[in-house]
Amino acid sequence: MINEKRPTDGELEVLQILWKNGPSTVREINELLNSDKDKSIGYTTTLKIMQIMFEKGLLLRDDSQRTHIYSAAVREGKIQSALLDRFLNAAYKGSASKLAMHLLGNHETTPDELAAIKALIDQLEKNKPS
Amino acid sequence: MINEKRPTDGELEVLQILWKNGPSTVREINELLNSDKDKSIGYTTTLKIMQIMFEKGLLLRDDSQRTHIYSAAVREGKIQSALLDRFLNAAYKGSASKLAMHLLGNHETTPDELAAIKALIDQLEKNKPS
DNA sequence: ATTAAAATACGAATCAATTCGTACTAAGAA
DNA sequence: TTCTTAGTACGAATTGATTCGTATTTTAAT
Repeated sequence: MINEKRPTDGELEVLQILWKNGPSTVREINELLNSDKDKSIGYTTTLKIMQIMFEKGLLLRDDSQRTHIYSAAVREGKIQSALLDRFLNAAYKGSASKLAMHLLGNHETTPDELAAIKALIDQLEKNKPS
Repeated sequence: MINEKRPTDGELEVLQILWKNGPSTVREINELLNSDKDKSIGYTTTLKIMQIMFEKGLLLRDDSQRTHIYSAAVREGKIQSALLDRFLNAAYKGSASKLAMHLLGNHETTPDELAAIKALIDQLEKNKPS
């Protein structure tokens, strides 16, 4: 049974909010989605998306009250890794180092973050000597 | 003039082949697409996709002969960076270091690649002292 | 008890990407 | 020349995601 749980971009936005804020109602999610930028998403649109996500197993739902409470059914890091894996293959044909080069080259990264990455590399080099 | 040139996954597959092999005919692309795995894509499907890509400005076309020759109109690194930027925001909310951690942690990377990345980090640290 | 507000469920419209059938055209083989 | 093959163009079906209108239900306020 292969875990086929790849959220679409729209679904990912819902997940991001749930990961950040914890269990929420449809209305809360909808308001946060609309507070961002100039977007305007109808309430029933958000509702439908979350219902579908529930059916797909991406969300959990507490429907013991009239107002249902949704929460993420998938771990943030797990989804991110799955999406990254896919992206790496689609856009970089699997070349992690090339992706890393673009990533570090094109984006602002704090000294702390750079140090942490370097530490991880040291770790990897230690654990896997050629 | 915002460069709105984001290929879909299917379009990206065509671009990957063109970036690797250089200018090609629709039939060549179609055969390579089908040689991969178990996929089976009709010739006219590939043709249509490439025609649309041409209209979008993703491909160039030499139609001086009966059999048209297509080539990539966009640079590989440029598209990759654009896609990466989008992916970083959608999946990691802009946290490049978190992405880097997953990338290095989850994927095989050769010692050479690790060394290259570390060198780049040293470079960045040098150019931008806190 | 009535009404108004807020929620869910559901079906359908829309939109973009993908897929492919069919018509048409050009080139080369017989 | 005629026929077959390989190509392009084009329109339409399909699919999946998104969007939203409307019906129904529940709750609480008057």
